Amino acid sequence: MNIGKAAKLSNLTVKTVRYYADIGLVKPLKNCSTGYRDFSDDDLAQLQFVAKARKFNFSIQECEELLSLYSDKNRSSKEVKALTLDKISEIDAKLIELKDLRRQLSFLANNCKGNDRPECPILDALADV
Amino acid sequence: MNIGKAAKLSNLTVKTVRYYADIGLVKPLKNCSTGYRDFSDDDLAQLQFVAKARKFNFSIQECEELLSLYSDKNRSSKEVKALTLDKISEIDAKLIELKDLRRQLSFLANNCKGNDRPECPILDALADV
DNA sequence: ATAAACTCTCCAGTTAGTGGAGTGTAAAGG
DNA sequence: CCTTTACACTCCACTAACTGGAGAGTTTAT
Repeated sequence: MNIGKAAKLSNLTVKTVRYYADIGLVKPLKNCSTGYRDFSDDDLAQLQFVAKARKFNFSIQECEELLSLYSDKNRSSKEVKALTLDKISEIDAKLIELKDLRRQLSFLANNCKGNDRPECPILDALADV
Repeated sequence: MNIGKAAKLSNLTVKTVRYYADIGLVKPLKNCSTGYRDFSDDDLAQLQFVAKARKFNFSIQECEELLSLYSDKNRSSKEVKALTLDKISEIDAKLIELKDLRRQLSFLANNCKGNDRPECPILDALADV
């Protein structure tokens, strides 16, 4: 199938699919005469896999690893689980950071009157070394 | 003062300070003969302000806005508060997204035995359109 | 035959820096 | 005074993961 159809069926943009092909994440055949990429059903499955993995916050590189595990019939599920647990840890770290940030910003915002006067504890806090 | 001292006192790297000068976030004087940047105390204060605002997740562009509010003695605190509340909303959205992601990944990881066998519900989920 | 829709490649831009090459300047030690 | 070391400079390339657009060729529908 052409790139447009592959993109539609994987919920990716044509640009993104082309990008994935450029970096070798999928390897569609190319029609020599027209230069059009030709995506097989397997290529499509890979695109769909990657689209889903990206939604789960896996990086492109991690998507490659997952893809190769996916196609490796001798894989052990613990490898996949390890990647997933790492990702969860990453998310946990980010959550902690963001929660702390939110707490601090809320504190500042709560102390700021938010009126037409110039006095502002938020700016004061930013200026305070 | 030279860039090295300014960097140290603002907890930024020399590279970063140079970058901030390049994009006009600070405007140190330049020694014509040597080409060395010369940071005043005010320049340093700006760097410290930006360093702190960046830690609070404000983008460079938002830092510029905050800086201009900071130096505007006719500002109204509600402008600053609005920026801060926007930032908090942004963080909230991100928190929701990450929490949901974490929930889904945990669910998958919990269902994966993580042994030497190839069967893996995580990969199954990624492959499932 | 022509117009619309689709595809291609190539280049540039996005964020907020970071790394390195090659070169010039300043301060300290001998 | 000379040399080493530390610091400074510019310029270019690179990061992640695309996105936008130009200019050109192809396919499909009217």
